[in-house]
Amino acid sequence: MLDLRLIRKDPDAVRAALARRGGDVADRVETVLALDERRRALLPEIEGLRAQQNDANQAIARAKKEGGDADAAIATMREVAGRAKKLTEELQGVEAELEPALASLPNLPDPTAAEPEDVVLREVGERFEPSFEAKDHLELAGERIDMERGARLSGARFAYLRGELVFLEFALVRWALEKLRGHGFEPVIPPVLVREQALFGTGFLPDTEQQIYTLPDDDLYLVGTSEVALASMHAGEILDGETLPRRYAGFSPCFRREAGAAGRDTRGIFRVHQFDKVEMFAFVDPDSSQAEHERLLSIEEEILSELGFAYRVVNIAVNDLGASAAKKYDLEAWLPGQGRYRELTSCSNTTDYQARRLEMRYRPDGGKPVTLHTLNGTAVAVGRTIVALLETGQQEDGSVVLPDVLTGFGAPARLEPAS
RNA sequence: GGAGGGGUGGCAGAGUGGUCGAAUGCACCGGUCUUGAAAACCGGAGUCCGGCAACCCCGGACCGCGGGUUCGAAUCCCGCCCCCUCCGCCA
Repeated sequence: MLDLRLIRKDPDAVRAALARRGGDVADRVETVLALDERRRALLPEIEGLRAQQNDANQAIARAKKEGGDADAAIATMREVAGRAKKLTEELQGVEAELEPALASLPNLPDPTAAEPEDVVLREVGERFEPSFEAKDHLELAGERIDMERGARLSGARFAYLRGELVFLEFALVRWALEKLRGHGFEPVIPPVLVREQALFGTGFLPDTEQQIYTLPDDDLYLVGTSEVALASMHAGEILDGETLPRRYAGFSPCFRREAGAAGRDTRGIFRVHQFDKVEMFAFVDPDSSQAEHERLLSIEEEILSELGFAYRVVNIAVNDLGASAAKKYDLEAWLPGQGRYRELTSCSNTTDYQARRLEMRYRPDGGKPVTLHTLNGTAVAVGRTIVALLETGQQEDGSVVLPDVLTGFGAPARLEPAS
């Protein structure tokens, strides 16, 4: 949600910023402004009538108490109340249009967000380009990633993860959580079934409804990322400024319908309907969010580096940003099996967009409440990380060498060739 | 799934149609007293919207949320959400 005050105060700047996202987004600012103007014309009028009502009400109460005649005051009250009601109904009509119009505006992009196309900021590490012909993750995993039976059970894009790969997943998750704890993140296992409000608040609704699984009988939704649940942890709260920044590391399954992705990444578990993820989430004061964004990025780089991946950092173009993001970095790891860089993690600065929708503020020392900023980033998207680990660690005989950092957390040091 | 109880300010807890944004206690902040502290006493303190140059001030709204009844709703009625107790079921 954008700040209505800002739109009112500097509509040109808001229009210009939104225009960077393309489409007709900037035009919708006009609608908001017009409705806001009508609302602001009605408000003082209604409030004046209310004040009259309050006066009359006291007069009635006094008259009744003293045994006097209240009929005249009641007649006035009745008349004023009638006018107030009419105007109030008009106001409600205006607000019923204003609120969705305002909510439909996406966040203002950060001035440094890339335009008009993605910008590769840097490439790090040496790509693994084997002398032999590289296999992809499915060839390397064999039945340990069981797509066929997954499909039989649940349909396309579902898989059984089997045997050693289960221990690999748990090692990845545990390793990531320990690392994040060291960086000040509190581990959290959140609910993955949420109410509409949480999806609206995080900006996924109304924006990406076609990607979201719904449970209509219960009015619940399956989250596509624990970002939704983590952001909502402090919905409606005023946090003590002393407690910022607050950082959480969520571990949860994620569910995505992948509508519109038909035919893309159909092989293996690179793109599936269900996967597990360790997600970082931060609540910070507005002056700190840019630095926090870089901090999340550096943690993600640390993770990819320690897992032995070559990767590149991409500043995502404004027209590819989700509704809530002001700026987003993707980290793309080199996949030898695909011969290209693919997105493994990302991090976004959502500034005050989600915080305003979820009514989350903090109180600076002794001051008035201030809307805070939120950020999110992937620590480990387990499925894709396993894909990258398999393809990067592959040997000529089809076995896979896994990074040392994980063996201490229960991962096998080496995977046998698929039979 | 069945039956019942309840949601009031940071917390506890009054208030069941009228001058209630709301008693009282605790916690908190400031002051008096004190060498200092405690105690005692005095005072202050919520959030949001609008007006205004303004954190002064003025008006309005907020007693879980949304409707309704009424001249008037924290108080009555309806729907929803949440919490608790008992029974059943259950990883």
